[in-house]
Amino acid sequence: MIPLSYALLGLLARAPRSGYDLLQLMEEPMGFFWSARRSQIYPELARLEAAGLARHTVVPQRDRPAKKLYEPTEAGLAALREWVETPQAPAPDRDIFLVQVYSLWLVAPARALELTRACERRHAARLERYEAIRQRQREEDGDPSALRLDSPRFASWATLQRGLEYERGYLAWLRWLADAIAAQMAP
Amino acid sequence: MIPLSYALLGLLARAPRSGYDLLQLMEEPMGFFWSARRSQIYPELARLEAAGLARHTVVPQRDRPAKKLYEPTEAGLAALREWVETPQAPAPDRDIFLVQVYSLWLVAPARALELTRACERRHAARLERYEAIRQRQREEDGDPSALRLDSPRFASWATLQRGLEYERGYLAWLRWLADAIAAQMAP
DNA sequence: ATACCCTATATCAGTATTGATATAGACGCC
DNA sequence: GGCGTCTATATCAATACTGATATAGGGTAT
Repeated sequence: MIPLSYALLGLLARAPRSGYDLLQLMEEPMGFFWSARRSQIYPELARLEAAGLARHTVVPQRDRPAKKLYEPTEAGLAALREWVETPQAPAPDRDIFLVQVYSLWLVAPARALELTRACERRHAARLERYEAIRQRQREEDGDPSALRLDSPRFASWATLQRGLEYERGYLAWLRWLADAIAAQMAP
Repeated sequence: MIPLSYALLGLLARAPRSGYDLLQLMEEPMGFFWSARRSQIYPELARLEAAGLARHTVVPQRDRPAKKLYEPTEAGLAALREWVETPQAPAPDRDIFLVQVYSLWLVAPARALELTRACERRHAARLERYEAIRQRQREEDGDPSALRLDSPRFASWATLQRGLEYERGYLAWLRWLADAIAAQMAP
């Protein structure tokens, strides 16, 4: 089992889902810290089923094609629980913008500034998205600090919180970088 | 060319290196935002060379085996410069601890707290490492804000700065999470 | 009707990446 | 001489992952 297996089981543990559902959830909110494509998700569901960790039932629908609703088996829930409480080796950090920044000394300051601003826009957009989710979550759950530890809502809130702080920190750094570049261009 | 190609070129653009050197640099500092194993680095160097972006010379050494010193060609430097000033699609975010947190509601609070503390120790260790590097960098370069934009030292400083803030932010969130868990255990 | 979009599942070829293993020179230790 | 360790390069099989493509049911618009 790979991390993706447990990401999917983690979604299924909250509610039964189809592959197509999971695909959407891989965009948001799971995609904020783990992601996969169609071509990985469908085979992975088959793998989970073959391993006895998930099962599915075909659900016909009136206005759309039938879907396969997946849910974790008892064994699947147990495997998830066990994996979650075992410290995992972190996935390697990969930040392509930092690879660029590492060689930023090679390009003209004006270009470097543009690049930084472009990155800033991307992260600002992401932060807005997170804040919209937080808004929605607040409306649904009320005071988040009242959430019970054994509720999925608490877990969702905790990961969202990290997403928010990540983007805020990234933005602050990007602004610092932009300032540092701009400061050397003007005088 | 893949991101790794430009990560390696970015290192070679600063100083000629052997595959073995690059391997160490992939631990620190490049590994903080991009990484690769031996088995990917050596073939990748061959690929860069085949593409005319790098070349090597064999350098015999007195007290150790001979090494192949690589350096970027003119074409390699140009390719790097061009890639750096082109906005890149971000690599998917992957944080295995957040995958765990997403299903943290399934495990006993005491276990959840342990897990969080373990993660905290890892990130605290990382932060210390970064701060040691900053210390060293300060001793070598003096006031970092005086660094010229077109100097590799500036680029190194900028990426290190991001690493420091990332770890500080992560630690703050971990402490917040630990407190939230602990608060529900005591009363 | 037929063209287009959304839901839904699936497969394939190719590439990126990992983990294990092999080889070898040079050093120091016992 | 034999052993372990560090430097140094290389390859292999297996797996993870991407991007493209296929199929098909049902809706709506033209």
